[in-house]
Amino acid sequence: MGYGMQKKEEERAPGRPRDPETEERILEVALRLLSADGYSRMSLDTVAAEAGVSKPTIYRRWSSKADLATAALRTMQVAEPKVDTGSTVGDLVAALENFSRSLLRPNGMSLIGTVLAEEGHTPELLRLFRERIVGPRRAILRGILHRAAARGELREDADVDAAVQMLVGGFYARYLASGRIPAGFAREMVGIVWGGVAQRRR
Amino acid sequence: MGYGMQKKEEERAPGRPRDPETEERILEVALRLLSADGYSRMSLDTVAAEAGVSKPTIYRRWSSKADLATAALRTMQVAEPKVDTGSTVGDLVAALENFSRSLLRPNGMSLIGTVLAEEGHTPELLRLFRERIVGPRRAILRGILHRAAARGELREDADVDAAVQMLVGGFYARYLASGRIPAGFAREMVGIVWGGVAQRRR
DNA sequence: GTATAGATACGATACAGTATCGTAATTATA
DNA sequence: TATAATTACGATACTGTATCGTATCTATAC
Repeated sequence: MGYGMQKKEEERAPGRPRDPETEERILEVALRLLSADGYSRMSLDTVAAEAGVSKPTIYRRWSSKADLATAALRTMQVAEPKVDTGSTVGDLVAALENFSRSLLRPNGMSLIGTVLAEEGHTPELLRLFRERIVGPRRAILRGILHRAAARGELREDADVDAAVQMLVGGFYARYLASGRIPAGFAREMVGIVWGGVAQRRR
Repeated sequence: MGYGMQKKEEERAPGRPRDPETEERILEVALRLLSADGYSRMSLDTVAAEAGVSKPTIYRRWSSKADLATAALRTMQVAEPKVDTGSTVGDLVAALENFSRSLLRPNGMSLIGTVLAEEGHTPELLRLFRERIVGPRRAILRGILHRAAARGELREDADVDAAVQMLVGGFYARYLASGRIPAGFAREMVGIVWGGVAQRRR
């Protein structure tokens, strides 16, 4: 990829410089279409048209459709803010409600569906999704629970990973079951999980 | 669909009768390819070739690709056996381990991914998946917990739905996070949830 | 004989990726 | 300063392939 020829400031290559906004725009459109239409239905013709560029412009930067989709996913990052409510339960609920809002955005679940469906054909997509989205979200919840553990709030045998996966996974399952996530669902889940992992008062 | 013209035994339609095994074979292949390749990549050419039929044979039975995919999904049912281990925790663990085995089969998660990814284009697929697979699995777990409630084992304020969704969803999240579901994961999850919903001994 | 099943071939369309042209934007050179 | 060289760009056309759905023919079951 031509962009790999990294140039020092004082050694500008001759010729017309690339417009960085073009690349950003292409990636943004690609990510949106990937989320909305899935990998197979995302077409380079449509990406180009919506980004206001020509296909050769895209191919000058990315060698293939998979390359572009991969790059688009790589731009994703978890946008959910850190929480600090003063209590572990409060933090868990707040973090999960942030997460819930992301899931309920248009195409929130369909991108997950897409990366799972493409696992056999374009595994890089799932790998990147894990790295950019799944991992950071898990880390937020794990952080909350580890701080609770450090404060002595958790049972010694509490399985933090299982707790985290259930809190996150509860949303997936709820959505799969009905397409909706009712208000208060996060609080209900946290209530149960907290009852299962918290150190009991003696 | 021509098959809807239900005939009485003594009123055979003229012409060559259809081979019922042909239909079964087509549906079986379609379901397999839908699971393995996703909706877009499942092609009628390949379905026909692997079922050993011609495409018009398929189109005589189903009006479109979506119709066939929908019909294939409709053939699915939950194959997991009922469990009765003598204890609620044991039942939950056993049921979840059955479920885990289904998920870990080849393409276990990719079909979920496919129906989610296709939600915007072929929503019938997700609807049927909910009806045929998600609902029955949920019912198994809910049944176990309702029986426990009837025996007075659950707290009065226990949210059975949240518990069920977390138990099922924990697998999805675990898979999404790493592509594996470790042995004993079901038992860990049940331990936490049970700790959160069980009536405490006094 | 009749109507349907099944097989092969086909038309239409979409799409990933490539080629070409004229113009734009920059640096290098005379 | 003007020109040459180079790369980027949009527009357009093209190639080869894949796929859905249909047309046309022969074969089959009753």
